Amino acid sequence: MALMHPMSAHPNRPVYLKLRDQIAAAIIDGAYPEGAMLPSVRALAAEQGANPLTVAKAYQQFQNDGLVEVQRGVGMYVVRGAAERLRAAEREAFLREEWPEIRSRMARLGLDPADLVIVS
Amino acid sequence: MALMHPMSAHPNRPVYLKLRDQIAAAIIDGAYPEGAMLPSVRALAAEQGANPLTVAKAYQQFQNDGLVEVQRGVGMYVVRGAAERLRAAEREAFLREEWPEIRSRMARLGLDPADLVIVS
DNA sequence: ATGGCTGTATTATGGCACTGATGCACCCCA
DNA sequence: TGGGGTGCATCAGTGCCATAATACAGCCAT
Repeated sequence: MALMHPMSAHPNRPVYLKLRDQIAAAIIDGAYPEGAMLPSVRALAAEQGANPLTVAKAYQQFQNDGLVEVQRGVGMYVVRGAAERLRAAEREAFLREEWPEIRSRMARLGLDPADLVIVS
Repeated sequence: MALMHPMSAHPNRPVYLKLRDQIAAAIIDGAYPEGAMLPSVRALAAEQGANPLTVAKAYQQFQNDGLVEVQRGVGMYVVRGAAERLRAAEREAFLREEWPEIRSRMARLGLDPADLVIVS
């Protein structure tokens, strides 16, 4: 018998959100260092096999939040302090909106976060 | 500055998935005991302010997985052993598909699961 | 100044998931 | 044998997502 229906995972996550997550992770991890230029919309689109506008949509929110500075005709640059600000914001959002559910769900499933720290 | 863009949470989670989660939780917790009849599609729809078909879609997978027995014209009943089987399946799926991502994301955000057990 | 790179705006289109309204098939009980 | 309760199938509507084809605006090195 199958029973393969993850309780909360959303199977078809939009591409532009996946890209945004990936970019955010790269900024936090320093793969895109502060002051560095992000891959161009067209370049990242080609690399990821996506549409340039989809990539642009992923970049959009970073500009809105002032984490990325746009120099029209040149490129987009990671602002100073972007990594730390981004990490702080993501952490706060995670603790407020996601962790409570995860915590209660694990409790229901008989799992203890402390026991799983070592695993993988 | 706003910066409110949860990294992986899906904002608009479909109603039928929310309902399924809720029903699964109720079965695991014993709110719908084994052998008991589930609320009818129309009843639950009215109670939750949803469409009967949406509720039916939420019930669907439980039938496919053999956790619920349908007596046409009568109602749907929770199968014996459904709670434990459901919990085991959910736990396995969680550990395999969700926990790794959550774990690595928390690491990136500088969070330690062990420290958050007490919180909330 | 010209070619080539940046990001951006516009418009259109196809696909797909979600939701909704209606009607039908089935079963039980009075 | 009705009436009211089940689940379920069909059709249609809606909105988001992703793609595409262009065109435009700005910058820079040659």
